[in-house]
Amino acid sequence: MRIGELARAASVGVETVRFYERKGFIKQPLKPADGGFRSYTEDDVERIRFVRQAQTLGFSLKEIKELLSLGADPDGDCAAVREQAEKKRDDVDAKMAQLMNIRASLDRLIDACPGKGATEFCTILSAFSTGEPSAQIAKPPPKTSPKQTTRRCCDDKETQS
Amino acid sequence: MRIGELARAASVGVETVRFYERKGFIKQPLKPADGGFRSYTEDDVERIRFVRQAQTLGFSLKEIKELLSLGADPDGDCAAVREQAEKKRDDVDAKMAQLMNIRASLDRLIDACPGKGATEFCTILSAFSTGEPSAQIAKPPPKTSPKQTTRRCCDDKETQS
DNA sequence: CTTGACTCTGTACTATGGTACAGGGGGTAG
DNA sequence: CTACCCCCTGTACCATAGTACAGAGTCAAG
Repeated sequence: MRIGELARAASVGVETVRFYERKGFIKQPLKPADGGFRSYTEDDVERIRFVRQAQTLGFSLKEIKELLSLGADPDGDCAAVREQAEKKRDDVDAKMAQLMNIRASLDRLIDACPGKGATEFCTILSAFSTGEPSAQIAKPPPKTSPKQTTRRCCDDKETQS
Repeated sequence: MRIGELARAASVGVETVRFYERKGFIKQPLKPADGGFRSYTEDDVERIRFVRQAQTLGFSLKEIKELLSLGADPDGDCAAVREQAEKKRDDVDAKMAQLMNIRASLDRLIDACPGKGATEFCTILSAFSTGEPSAQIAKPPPKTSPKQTTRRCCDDKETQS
């Protein structure tokens, strides 16, 4: 199948397929020596579906790559996959806790607001200026490597089974 | 006060102050005609604190800019600010609902997983490949303007009171 | 009078997940 | 034969929120 069909089959754009190729999620088929177009397989459709499916569950492309390499590893153990899922569940829990915090602060602010009058006396705006404690700012990940040049996201074309 | 002091007072980096200047959150003081350094005021500290505080509540810089211009508008009404806060609360609720969805799916997956054995038979991985329904992918905002070139984020140096 | 700390200006880069487009080539239908 | 659609390659761009750095200037202390 050609790239356009693949894209339609996986419900993504052609550009997205190429992007996944660059990132190493699917491997780019060779161009036939006699000219013409690259030919993709049903496997590529599956792989793209895998990626999209995992994305809906909150996995980043980087994490998805890890899952894929676990699946491709002949010695890979299901337990490792499960661990990833559990970690992701914990991430989700953490995010929810943070949102709950934010929600509570917003609620307090909304309740205290008279809801009318000049912004000069707006309790919400003044809460922002006085820097009163509300939610804690959450810089998502501590960015484990704070001075490591030449190291990028999911290094393009790395883990290809 | 000079930029370094301002940055310390507001607990941000100097580069961040300059970034906020570029984005129009604070206005860059003129350089004294007799040479030397720009001089910032307590007001600038407040403004930066305002920004950081609003960020902790989930407001984006774009939204914070709106809040600031509401505050700067002599005819601005507190009700408008409150509306923004309510909208944000609803956003937070929506995000939480989505996360709850994801959490539930992850939980189902984790429960069904035997937790051992080859990845070949991993129920989690196969759930990804078969594209079974789990959570819906959420492209955050519908991106209101899908063909509007030369229109950027919060247009630098726009709303300055 | 030199050193060190700070400032200024401009530009480029980070991560994330794509999207867009220019300028070619390939293949088929009228 | 020429349209027209699709493919290929490479590069640049989108939003978001900064961070980093080069190369110059400024200022105060020793």
